[in-house]
Amino acid sequence: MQVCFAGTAPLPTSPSPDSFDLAILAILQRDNTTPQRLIGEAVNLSAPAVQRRIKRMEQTGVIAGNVAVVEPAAVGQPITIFVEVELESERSDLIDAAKRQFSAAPEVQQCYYVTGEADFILVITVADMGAYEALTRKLFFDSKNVRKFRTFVAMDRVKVGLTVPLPG
Amino acid sequence: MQVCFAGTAPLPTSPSPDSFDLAILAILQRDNTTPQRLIGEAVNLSAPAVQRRIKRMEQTGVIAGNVAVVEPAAVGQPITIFVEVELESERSDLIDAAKRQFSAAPEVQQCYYVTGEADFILVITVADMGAYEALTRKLFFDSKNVRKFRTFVAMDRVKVGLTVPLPG
DNA sequence: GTCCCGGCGAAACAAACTTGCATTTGGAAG
DNA sequence: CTTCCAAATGCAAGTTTGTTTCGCCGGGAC
Repeated sequence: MQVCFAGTAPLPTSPSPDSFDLAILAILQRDNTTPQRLIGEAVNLSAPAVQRRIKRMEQTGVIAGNVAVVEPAAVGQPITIFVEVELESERSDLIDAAKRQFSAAPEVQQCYYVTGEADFILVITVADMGAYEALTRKLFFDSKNVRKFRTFVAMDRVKVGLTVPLPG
Repeated sequence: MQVCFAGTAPLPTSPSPDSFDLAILAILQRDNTTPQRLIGEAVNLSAPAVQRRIKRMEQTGVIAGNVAVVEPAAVGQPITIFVEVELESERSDLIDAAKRQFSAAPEVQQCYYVTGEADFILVITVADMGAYEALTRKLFFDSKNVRKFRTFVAMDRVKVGLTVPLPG
């Protein structure tokens, strides 16, 4: 049954997803291989309408990408490490340089510039501690601007994902 | 032209992806909407062969899932926060209870049990600091087992993803 | 009241995915 | 050394899925 009649729920002109978009996102960020027909049934919309909304959200950047999640341990990268990095200087050009250097390393899965007792937090994936040691040499010891860093080795990846909580 | 002849690269019996699998994964974890025909051209395999390998990696868990990446700021969750949590007791049953409680919260995007000066590291997504304050009350202050926690607010999501570095 | 605009649903179209089969190869057994 | 078996490939057909086009309806502006 179709609760929403034509025209009663206009698509957002440019940004701000409505409740239909959010319902679609909730499904897609769990499994983006779900057929649009099933999505339509779940949210009470036709398949083309779902398609249009998805395409729009991809173009406007609400959907940043569609990716396969790879299990690191299955491809020889079983170790996940968190690093808090504290810089010597917080000059903006040095901050930007650090951002670029951290981002360029493929082992750096995630990099955030943060407030608080550290300047950066990195999430790193490596094959073994030797690889991590080599990486610290490259990223931290060879950089004159790193004052200190603290390492946390993950023993259990309790919950991993990029899922965003959605209202509704 | 087909460089690799039939049988010259036997599929691994159960685990350990070969170089073909890794090449496919490298593409899929960047964009899993890539047509299998294009993947085949890129890795010198036919489309059905690509399909079989993908299916197998999904069944064996090498590919943990296929998801759409949602931009948090576009859905009203612009704030990303890191929290280091230190527990009072490290009794295993209390550790497990903490894992369950943290995982159950939708705002907790990622949760890792770690070594070092903290016990857990959480990645949290919220709409505003008020929501974070309420969450800290629920997760930390109401829990008798949380000794202390340190908060880092992300000013810049420099690099975000679940991409695993792949040899080759 | 009339016109214009935007979105929706149904159907036709195109593309991709999936499946079965014959072929070839590498390795093990005789 | 020869033979057999298991496994993976490529090709081709069938099926599902995603995409586009069309006509219709409701709402806002004049």
